[in-house]
Amino acid sequence: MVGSKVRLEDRECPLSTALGYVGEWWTLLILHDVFDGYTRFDQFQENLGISTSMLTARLRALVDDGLLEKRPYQQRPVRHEYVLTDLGRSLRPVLVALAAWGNSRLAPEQRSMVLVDAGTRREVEPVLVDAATGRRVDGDGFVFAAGPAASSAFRERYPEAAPGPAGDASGEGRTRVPPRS
Amino acid sequence: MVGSKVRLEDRECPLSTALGYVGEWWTLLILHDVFDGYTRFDQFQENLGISTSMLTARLRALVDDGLLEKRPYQQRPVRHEYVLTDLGRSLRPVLVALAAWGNSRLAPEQRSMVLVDAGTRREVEPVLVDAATGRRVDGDGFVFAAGPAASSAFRERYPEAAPGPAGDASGEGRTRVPPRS
DNA sequence: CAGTATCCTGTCCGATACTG
DNA sequence: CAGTATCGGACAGGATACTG
Repeated sequence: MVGSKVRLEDRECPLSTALGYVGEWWTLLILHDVFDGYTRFDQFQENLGISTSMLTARLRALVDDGLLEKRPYQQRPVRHEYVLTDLGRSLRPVLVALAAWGNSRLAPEQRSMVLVDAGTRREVEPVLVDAATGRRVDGDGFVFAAGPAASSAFRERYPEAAPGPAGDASGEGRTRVPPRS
Repeated sequence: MVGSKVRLEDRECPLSTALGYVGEWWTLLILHDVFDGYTRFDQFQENLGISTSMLTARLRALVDDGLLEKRPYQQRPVRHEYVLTDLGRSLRPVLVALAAWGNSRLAPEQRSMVLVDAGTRREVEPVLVDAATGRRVDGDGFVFAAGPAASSAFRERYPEAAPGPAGDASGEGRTRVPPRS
């Protein structure tokens, strides 16, 4: 993300917000390792081939952002392990969606990793659906719409969302501005 | 990744593969604009506040990668529009998942954009489920497993995926629980 | 083992200027 | 309007060396 933490603006594009957390190249890869049960510095390093300085920086960012928790698992010398917070865990769908797309780009024989049912060990095909109705949201039956904090420009373009509690009529300024450094 | 396109190795982590396409900061933001119906250079520029050189570079990469198609919509002077390819469209779940997570990080009043049912205009909560069974895949009932191309190191760590028959590639119409939109 | 510190390269990215 | 070309800054990221 261009500069670094620019998050928490008044109004923000959710995509920018998300990218502020996981926009860096290594971040999702590290997170994936953690989801797989790895917890330690050298494990990440070996699995990913990332340099020590970068790994240090990324882990720190992850911890600062509240996605990972760093805690000592032994004293003298003090050693830490990195574990997911609830917030970090909530990123799993993103990881899975991205991995699924990546796999779709690879020939089946090239797939090094697939998502399986832990019980049956059968490969699954993850799809996004509306939690309320179960309908797939990839078609054109679903669109993005202006939310409560949409700028007026945004609002012009998009129809309003549902029966708004409509705290609208607020100011403006652009949403969807990329983070400045 | 690091150096840019390093894609198409023999074995590849699907996440790396995906990030090779959409790992750059601006890429997903541009794609989102396209999903919203924008097609032209200046529209992207205005919406995103991206510099011309970067926009040019990103659009070119997107076109080279086959996510966007560039086609002239007028001659003299020749002007182009950028439209999604099928491949580009297939990224929608990733975008939606990421946006949903971003929104979850924002107070409801800060949300500038939400996903709604195009018909009812009611906001939806997208969740990832197994296409075959409809079960949510965010819990621990689903894990990543070694695929056909897993390295030996990877294979040591992960149990294999479903037993060979996996003829799943063949016809066998999977009953998609969720109806098409 | 788990980092920290330093140096260096590549490139992401914006700003500006120019073109058909 | 839709870019191309060039410049320069900031930082991602690797390599190496060092520490407790």
